[in-house]
Amino acid sequence: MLDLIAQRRGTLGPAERRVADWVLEHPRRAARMRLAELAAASGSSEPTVIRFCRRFGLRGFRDFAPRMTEALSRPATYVHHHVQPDDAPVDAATKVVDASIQALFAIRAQVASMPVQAVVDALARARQIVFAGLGASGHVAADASHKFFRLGLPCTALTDSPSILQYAAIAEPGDVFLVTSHSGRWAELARAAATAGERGACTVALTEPGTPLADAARFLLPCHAPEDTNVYTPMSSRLAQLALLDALQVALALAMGDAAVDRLRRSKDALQRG
Amino acid sequence: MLDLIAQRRGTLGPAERRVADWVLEHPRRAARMRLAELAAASGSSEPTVIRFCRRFGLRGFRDFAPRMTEALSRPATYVHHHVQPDDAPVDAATKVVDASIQALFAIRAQVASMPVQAVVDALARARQIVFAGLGASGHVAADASHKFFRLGLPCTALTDSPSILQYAAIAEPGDVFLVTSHSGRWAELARAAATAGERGACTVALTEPGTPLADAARFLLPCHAPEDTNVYTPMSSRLAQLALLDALQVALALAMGDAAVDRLRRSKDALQRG
DNA sequence: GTCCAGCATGTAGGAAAATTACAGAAATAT
DNA sequence: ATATTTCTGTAATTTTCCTACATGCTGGAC
Repeated sequence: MLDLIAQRRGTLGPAERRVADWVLEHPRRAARMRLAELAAASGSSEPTVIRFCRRFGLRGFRDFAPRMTEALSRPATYVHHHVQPDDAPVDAATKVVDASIQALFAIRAQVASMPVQAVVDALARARQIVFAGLGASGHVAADASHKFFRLGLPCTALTDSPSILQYAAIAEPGDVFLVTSHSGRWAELARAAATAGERGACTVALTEPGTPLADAARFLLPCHAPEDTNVYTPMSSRLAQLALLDALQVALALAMGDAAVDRLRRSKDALQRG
Repeated sequence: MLDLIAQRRGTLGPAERRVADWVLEHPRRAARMRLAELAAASGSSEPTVIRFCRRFGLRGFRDFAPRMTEALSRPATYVHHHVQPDDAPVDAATKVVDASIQALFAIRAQVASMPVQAVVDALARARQIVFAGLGASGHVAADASHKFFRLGLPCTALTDSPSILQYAAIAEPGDVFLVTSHSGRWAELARAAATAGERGACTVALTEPGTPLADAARFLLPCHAPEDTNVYTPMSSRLAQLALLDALQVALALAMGDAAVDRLRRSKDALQRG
């Protein structure tokens, strides 16, 4: 959380930046403060603080305090080790796994402030669920489709731009359109989400907060994972997305009750025979 | 905090005791609830809940949620929490992520004793790399192929039995055949690995130790992840497999030297333009 | 140089949640 | 049996947060 604030500090306007600076300098105090207090202390106004919170994927200032206390009480033991060119294969491998663990910790800390309940409700009522993603995120989408399908829900995975845009154009109310992206910067994904949303579908973005895609979707599951810049593929963030979708599926299964659990058990038993 | 509540539970009156019991039974949900919600859920009233909080040295209900989240995010609570039917969606989601973190910890501990060096050597010299997997592991294979492909190596992913068996029959020395499976019990996968091995290919299994597939392959990357038996899909183990393949790719990139790193950078830059 | 569009910021009013005041019920002691 | 103390719930009060709208600023077009 604090990392994220520090990182995105530069993209903020002057007033919001004052808030960011104050929070970064007095994180523990900020966690215990009221909205009006923080606004006064940082020399800005209440709506500015709220907008500041929203920019980081929070629903409002109500989620700020819990989120901060969680971030502050998180064990800081797992410091990120960058992979060095002269690392032995085993050491490099260990560091990569460490980075993944780190990413999951980050996700864990954020889960509490995500609109999980709202998304689960939408999924439970969905006429169909459409997962979309390009490149590596396409694999995430395919995996998710394969996973939610076992709950007995109509699922599809779309992994190329034409299909995604075509679907968005024919989306209907009752559909849930879940778009996955590491960077959130592909224009066509944001456009597809916007279109589907206008047509009445429930759009969910699984991506970095503050990006076009994140803004275009109705619900945002923020997925910010600190990547090792020496590694040129978004690995840990993809892992975080998968873990989050796993979590979503389990939450959905619980919400759907016995019928869903029964379907899962049956689909598992079907494999056991093989 | 929770210990304190449990300890002082006996000294409370009936109504406040109902609150204490409810909080002890659903600590994570309690941390996220409103005053009115907690009062209703515990079968008491709002002032009773406030008095309950004051009894533990808190100024009021406003301090309750932060205290709880702090208590719950302590390292001790990371250890094993099974998902329960009456968990709130957010709590279930957190538990699933916890399970994934645990799986990665388990993998991390095992990495040191894996034949990473040997596998990396084989991959670096490979004429082509073939990833194979069925069902959920098929997605892992596809993802791996997509990832190693960026190193400039000839890669394929096979995700159905006929293709896998056909490939095994025409495998050649210089090929690396990497088979992924959660259970390791699909007979055709073990057979394919054996066949490919006989034909001189280097076979690598990414699966549970002690299974037919593990025995049939030349190298074994053990991937045993403790699954929550209440969850009927192998989620954390699949995550562990992905993390391990990520690690392998990075290790391989390092072993291949500047050329590989350059290819990764180029493939990343190609996306940036989009 | 002037005007307009778009964005960032702040003001004020309204909604929601937590807290307090008070009164009734239960339990115990006299 | 009654009085007193303790406990509990209803209703009003206050605090806190959020939203709608107005204002001022920056940057680009004509």
